Amino acid sequence: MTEDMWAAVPPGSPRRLLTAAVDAFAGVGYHGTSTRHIAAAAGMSAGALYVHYRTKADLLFQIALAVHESVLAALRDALAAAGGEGHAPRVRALVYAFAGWHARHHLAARVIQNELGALEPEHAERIAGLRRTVRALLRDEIRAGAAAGEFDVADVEGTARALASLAIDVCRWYRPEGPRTPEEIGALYAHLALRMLGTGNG
Amino acid sequence: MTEDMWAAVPPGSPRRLLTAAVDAFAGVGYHGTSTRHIAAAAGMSAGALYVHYRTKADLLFQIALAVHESVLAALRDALAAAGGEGHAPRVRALVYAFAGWHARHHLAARVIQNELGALEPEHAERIAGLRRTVRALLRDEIRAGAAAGEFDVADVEGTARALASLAIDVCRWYRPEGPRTPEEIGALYAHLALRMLGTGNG
DNA sequence: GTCTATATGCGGATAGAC
DNA sequence: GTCTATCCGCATATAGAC
Repeated sequence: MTEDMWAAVPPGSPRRLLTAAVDAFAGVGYHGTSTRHIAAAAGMSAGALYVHYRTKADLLFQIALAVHESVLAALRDALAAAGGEGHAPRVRALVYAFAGWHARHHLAARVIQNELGALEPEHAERIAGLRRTVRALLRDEIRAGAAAGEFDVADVEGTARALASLAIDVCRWYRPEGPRTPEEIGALYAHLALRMLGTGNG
Repeated sequence: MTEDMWAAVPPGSPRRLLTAAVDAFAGVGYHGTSTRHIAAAAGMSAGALYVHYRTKADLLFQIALAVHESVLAALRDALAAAGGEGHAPRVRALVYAFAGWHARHHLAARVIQNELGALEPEHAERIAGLRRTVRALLRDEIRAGAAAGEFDVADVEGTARALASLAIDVCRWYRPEGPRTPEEIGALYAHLALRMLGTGNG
């Protein structure tokens, strides 16, 4: 199901540079990372980087694009698999996929959560659109379940924000060597989410 | 109740530099901020900064200290006010205070959440201790309520982590011009927290 | 496509006058 | 305590050889 997040990036130097940049940005931030470091981690000289990416900012943008498309695909796959089984199972699938994705791809997720402000204005606008789409997916499911009387939610916007926030923040504290797998985290968070929505059977 | 977070910082230049640094770090990150910019925002030349702070890293450390002591004080005040009314009201008070604090002080909170990695090792250890104390406060309350049968929690550690994560992340999306006050966010999050704990009366 | 070398500017931090 | 001037290193990005 989850095909490689970097499938659209040409293998070889472009991809090695991109993944090296993800590691570096996740560790010390965009401004804390030098192009020299990225190039060295990808096994080449500083100058060679600019054959594949116009600027350091372009590198960040390419990461942001790939990452947001990956998370959108994961959410849509989850909804498609859930089908029309009712609102609770659909939200459960959404939160399970969303939280699990942020654990599995915690480094890439951390980059785009922490370094959005470093995007250049035109790049930022493109990314902001993708993010609105993600938030709308969650909010619309909650609104539909509340309208159907399946959820007990007084503040749909605020609760949707809280659910997204909770799942996204997984990428900031998750450690691969920790006690829980991404699937276990997804299951726990889906459970908590349904309780937050007042289904009573979370 | 919430006395000024910077009460321990001498007024005048030291405090102006500190608050200017908070604004700058929150906006473009620690590595994205120059000492020249901080000094200018505080109304002085670049060199004058070093009369009050040894290094840029020291500035970040002083911010981290003040901020963590402020949040600890807020949590302890909340617990003291809640008294022994039962576990649910105590957790409610804790989450209300924690989430509200992260809205009210979202800029300072963002700095210490995003830039912890920029602390120097010895500074980081000191701050890590304060953070453990905060997490323990929350976790112990949840554990006590679960042990008393007042909460229905299968995974105490994971749920405590989720609660803290949810409240902390407020500082990343909160905007003063948004539709909710810090108090409203605190109330919503306390409500959601009790539902997550399975009290049934959240 | 990769290398070495370099242009150019900005960063943190210090020195010394007032 | 603040200023101006400066040291020195590192960063992004480019040029030109291979």
